[in-house]
Amino acid sequence: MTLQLDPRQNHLLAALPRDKYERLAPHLERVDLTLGESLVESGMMMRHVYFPTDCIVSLLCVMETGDSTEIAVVGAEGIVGISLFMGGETTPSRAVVQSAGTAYRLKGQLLKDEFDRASTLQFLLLRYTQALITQMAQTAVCNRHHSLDQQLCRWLLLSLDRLPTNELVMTQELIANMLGVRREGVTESAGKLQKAELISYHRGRIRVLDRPGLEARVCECYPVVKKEYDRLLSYHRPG
Amino acid sequence: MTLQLDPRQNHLLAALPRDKYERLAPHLERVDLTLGESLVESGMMMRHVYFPTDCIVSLLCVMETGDSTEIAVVGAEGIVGISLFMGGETTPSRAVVQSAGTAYRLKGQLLKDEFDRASTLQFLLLRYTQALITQMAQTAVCNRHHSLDQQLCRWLLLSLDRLPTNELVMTQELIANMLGVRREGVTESAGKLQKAELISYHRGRIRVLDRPGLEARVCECYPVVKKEYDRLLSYHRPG
DNA sequence: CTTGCTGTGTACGCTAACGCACGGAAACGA
DNA sequence: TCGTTTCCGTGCGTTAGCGTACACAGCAAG
Repeated sequence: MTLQLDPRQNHLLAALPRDKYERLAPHLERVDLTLGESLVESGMMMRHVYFPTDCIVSLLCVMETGDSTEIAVVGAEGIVGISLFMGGETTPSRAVVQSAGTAYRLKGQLLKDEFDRASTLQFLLLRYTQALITQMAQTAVCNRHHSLDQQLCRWLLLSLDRLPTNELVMTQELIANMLGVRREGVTESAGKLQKAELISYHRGRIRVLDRPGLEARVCECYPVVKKEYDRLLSYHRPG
Repeated sequence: MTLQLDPRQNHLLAALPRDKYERLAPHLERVDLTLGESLVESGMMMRHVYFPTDCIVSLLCVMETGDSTEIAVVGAEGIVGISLFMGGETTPSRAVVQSAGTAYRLKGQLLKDEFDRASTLQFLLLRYTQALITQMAQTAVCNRHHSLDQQLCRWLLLSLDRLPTNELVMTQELIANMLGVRREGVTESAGKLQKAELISYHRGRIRVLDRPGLEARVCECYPVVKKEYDRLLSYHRPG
């Protein structure tokens, strides 16, 4: 595992031309992220942006009551901390590690400098941000119109797409927090999937047994987001 | 009314330095938009971006079933067509005129050229886009956690903020489409507000009688979005 | 082996919102 | 003036998801 680690497992970094990448590379700092760790707090100034390589980060809106909702999820295809280059510096949302792993971080100012050169990096980051916007919009739609069963499928598939394995370390309680629903609701929906032999569940470990089965149950929100990510982030990897 | 019309009623255009504005001004084309008109269709390439001056445009996600949900609303503070400068060219959502009025449009390529100069315009548009992202995220949260009553208040206030008057031309049917709920649900919630003498409602015309009353009933989603817009879009108007 | 904690299953009443159906009233057009 | 359409109000059975409560099984620490 350790041997394989390379910042360019992150797709954005991988898509940079060699010279631009090498300008940034010395400043990339490896960080090992643990489940539940918070990378960004609501309204707090960030010092770094994070490029995940094999972890997943959830963007959450937390409300006054403490209830929360995941509005998007970021993996190796993306970056955490878009407000740094978008110009707002802060956001009213949190970023929490949903699946432990590694990321590379970069000082905000360095990223911003590179971004402001109207470089390849700017091009990549803006397209990525547009994909992220689509994910958020579709989350809003899904929250409004689709059943918990469908939302759970969507969530599993989105997570799965960002993991190297088909096993996912996550309690029902945490999933409930992400989806902004009751834990018992997740138990019930997950139970259905288990009975259908699409997943197998055991004390905080989910194994996905039948991915096509999940795709058959999921609402349109998942394919809409997936297609948009594919479309917007399918640049060639340069030499 | 006609006399007052000036592209610089749009806040983004107004915030441009004089020389940059005058470079764009000859290419700004006035368009009068009618209720229900569609500016952008899902997946369709756009030729123009639109700067509203006194109209409101809704960004909608439409699903296979025909059900829709508003994910954000744009008025004189913003621009319609962010995917043109974000780089994706298209989006999977629609943009529909929610309140008739005027906008100024600009050929996409001209905007993109100006944007790519890393100009003031780029700065403004990116900050605006971040604000828009917040609005979408909060819409997702609101859809998940808050009652229709609260959501209606939020919607009314967001619309009100983008109108010069306290009167709003909009049937309950249309509001229901925006919020992604049943028409009857809107009837009921609006009825409550009417009984409380916060609004008065009559065949597609809503007058807001007691704005503080609405603000007292609305969920936190409204102030969160409002504050973020104020924070991100409070640049000085140049000489 | 016991104790305690964490994660999961289940049950029950409750409520907001849904789908559907209908009625009436205001505007509109001929 | 009369019919038609648009818009709003209301009622009713249904349902998904909520809040609460509790039972139980794995797992870890003592």
